[in-house]
Amino acid sequence: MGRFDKEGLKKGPWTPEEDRKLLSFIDKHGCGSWRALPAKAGLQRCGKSCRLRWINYLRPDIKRGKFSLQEERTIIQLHALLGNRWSAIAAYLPSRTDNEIKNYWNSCLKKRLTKMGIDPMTHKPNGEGSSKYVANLSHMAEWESARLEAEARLVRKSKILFHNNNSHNYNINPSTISQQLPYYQQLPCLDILKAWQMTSTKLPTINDITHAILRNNSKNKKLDSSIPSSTLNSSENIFANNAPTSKVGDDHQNLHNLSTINSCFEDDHLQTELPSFMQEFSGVFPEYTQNSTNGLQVDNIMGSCSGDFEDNKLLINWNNFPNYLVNSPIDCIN
DNA sequence: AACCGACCCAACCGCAACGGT
DNA sequence: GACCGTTGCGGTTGGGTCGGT
Repeated sequence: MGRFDKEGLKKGPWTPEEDRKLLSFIDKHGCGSWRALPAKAGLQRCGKSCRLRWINYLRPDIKRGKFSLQEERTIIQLHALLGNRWSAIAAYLPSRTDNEIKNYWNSCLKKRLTKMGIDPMTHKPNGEGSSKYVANLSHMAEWESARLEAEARLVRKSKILFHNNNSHNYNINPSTISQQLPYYQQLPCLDILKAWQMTSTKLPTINDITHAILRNNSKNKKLDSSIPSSTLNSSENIFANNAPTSKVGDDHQNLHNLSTINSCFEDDHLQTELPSFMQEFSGVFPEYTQNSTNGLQVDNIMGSCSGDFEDNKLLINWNNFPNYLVNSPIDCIN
């Protein structure tokens, strides 16, 4: 049973016994080097095959089974923005693998969009008969794409600035930042990026960066170059307590995400600047909804962002922001 | 029951990216 | 900067399943 390659390594479907061996080994020793793993685990497989089996099938945090309507919408929206970047899309759906999303797209969603008269690759309408809502999508996708690019640039710039200023201090020299950048991109948000680089492979979300920017801006510009563990812990606690709380009650979009930052913000300057900062995050987003007669349809939704100070707490309302933006990681491209 | 085509999805393959030397 | 080993990613394949005839 089973195929073998020229080096005698097994190929093809995994047996329950092989799964058990791999699971038991990773449980005891972790992943480590995939190349060395098969021999140590007593498997006649190549490391690549073991890695794939673990990532796409055996990992305990994988959610299996039917995709929910919310997941479908998220995939379609993200595909419009990111294209076939399955791993990036999978990052927004933490319990689904890129392979699973890719398969679901190719076998189901792509066909559904085609049936609706939408080109699944460009997300543009194919013919005259397409809904007027769909006609707006490409424009919105471009807009969103530009937004994501801009956010990625922010992260890149921050990283560069961090490296330039590394081991000195976190003062930002405005002349090193393009004057073309919008207000929020000119703000320093370096400590959180450094914290992420040092402690986690998880990418920061818009929300995380918002917190970082506001926190840094509220400080007296000069920050210690090395982040003490107490600061890191504090950051982690702030974020842990402030994941946006979705109040979605059913499948219809009525997102109202609230972030509370439990820090002291008595900085008058920050309070003055806050409205324009919030404005930068507001805009129009494509939103897919399920229509019982016509299947999926695309609507424009207006997401707006507002902030209030209350008892030294900053409350950020992500009004009508789609989850995929509020909770989305931002690509850190070198 | 047998055949066939469509569909689904786990797994493979090749290439790109990354990190260490 | 070049090289090399390893890992990650996206496209593709192949085999099992299902439904229609």
